[in-house]
Amino acid sequence: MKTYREENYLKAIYQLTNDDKNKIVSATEIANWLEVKPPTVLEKLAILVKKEYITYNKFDGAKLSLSGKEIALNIVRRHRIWETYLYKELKFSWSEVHEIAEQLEHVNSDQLIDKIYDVIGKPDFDPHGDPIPNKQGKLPKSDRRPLSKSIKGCRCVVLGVSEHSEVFLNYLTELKIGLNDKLIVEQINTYDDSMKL
Amino acid sequence: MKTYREENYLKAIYQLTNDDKNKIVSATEIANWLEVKPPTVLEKLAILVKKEYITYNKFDGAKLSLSGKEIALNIVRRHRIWETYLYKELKFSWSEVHEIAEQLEHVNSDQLIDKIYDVIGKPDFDPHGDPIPNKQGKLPKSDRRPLSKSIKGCRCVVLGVSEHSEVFLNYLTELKIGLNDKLIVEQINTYDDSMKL
DNA sequence: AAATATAATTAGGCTTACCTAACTATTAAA
DNA sequence: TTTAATAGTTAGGTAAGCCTAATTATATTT
Repeated sequence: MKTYREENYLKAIYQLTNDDKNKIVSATEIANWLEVKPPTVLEKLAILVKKEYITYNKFDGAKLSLSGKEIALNIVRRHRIWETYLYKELKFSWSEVHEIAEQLEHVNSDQLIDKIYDVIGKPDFDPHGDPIPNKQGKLPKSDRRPLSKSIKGCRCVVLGVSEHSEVFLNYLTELKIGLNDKLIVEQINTYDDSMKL
Repeated sequence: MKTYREENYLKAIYQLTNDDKNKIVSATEIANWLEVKPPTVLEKLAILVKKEYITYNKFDGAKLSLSGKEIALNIVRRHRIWETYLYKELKFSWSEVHEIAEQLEHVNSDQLIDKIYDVIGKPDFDPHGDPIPNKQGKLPKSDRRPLSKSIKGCRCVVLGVSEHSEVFLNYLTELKIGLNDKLIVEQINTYDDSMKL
């Protein structure tokens, strides 16, 4: 029985881990992320531990087990497939898709996901540039590096964004920065690390 | 706060009423329909009464108020729009759409419903031939009559089915009876009222 | 190291949505 | 019309998910 909540807790742990094996995901951090209080999280973590979806202790935080990661990646997969579908097929804007996908990802029908994945042409990345895990929970490879690590004169291509808030995405649209756009780092301001692109 | 459950109870009452003003929808009937026990239903009915979505007493059963009916029809609207979308755009079969639509109908995004309603061409009827209520909760007119009321020699067109189970729909497919097909009632067996079409 | 701040945990409470068992009212049958 | 069957209701219980308040651990300052 993977419930809607359980899926969300596992997804939260996955997202907060952020691919860093050593990242400690604390109960408080999860609580802030899901906008609930720490005791609520602790309670749920105990259940997830019992079901062997995670391990948890106060020093190492919460870590996904193999089966837990599988569930989390499946939700991430659904989320990103829906985002892509909404963006490409239903013409939603880059900044609108997240919230709707947040609901659609919990609709339980592999057939439906297969179908829409097919329609969008089985891509490896979603409209934010994030990788779409395959059914087995494997992520496609990519060589994304954060723009903040680039040096002056660097020519690069926008592969994705790591901040998904509407404000930020609208800001990018205003700046006319979109996916797959080419950028040149013209100048880096040493004062606040802002860049001229 | 219309929760997912509340929506389902209101929809159940709507469906069991079946357009018949005098139909008495008892708690037990709702319980069977939703596969829960009568006390569970009673409890919820009390809440729905307090919220003025329904009236209820043991003799008249549950009846939707105007606002209750509005909510119920909105869910029905979503359900039928999704069914049509799944059938026409995603090429699901007539018998598969119901179960998936049952989940999708609770996704809360008017924008999304508007979009897919647009894509399917704003039809008045779903693939089962059932009418799609408009945003204001008005049902489009149609002159459907049950086939069982037809007489010998009657030439008719399949506008819809009143039984939605997969077994029945698959049976129809096997008989090569589909929506908008023309039928002629050739013979009516007086023994069991079965027909040769 | 003591004092303070922050994080983790425990205890106990609330609401929703379900249940069973027991009781009462209504309806149908003998 | 009394009896039996069925429907409606009440009482009381459980589990999930949330909460606040209080307590205990750990970290950070001074």
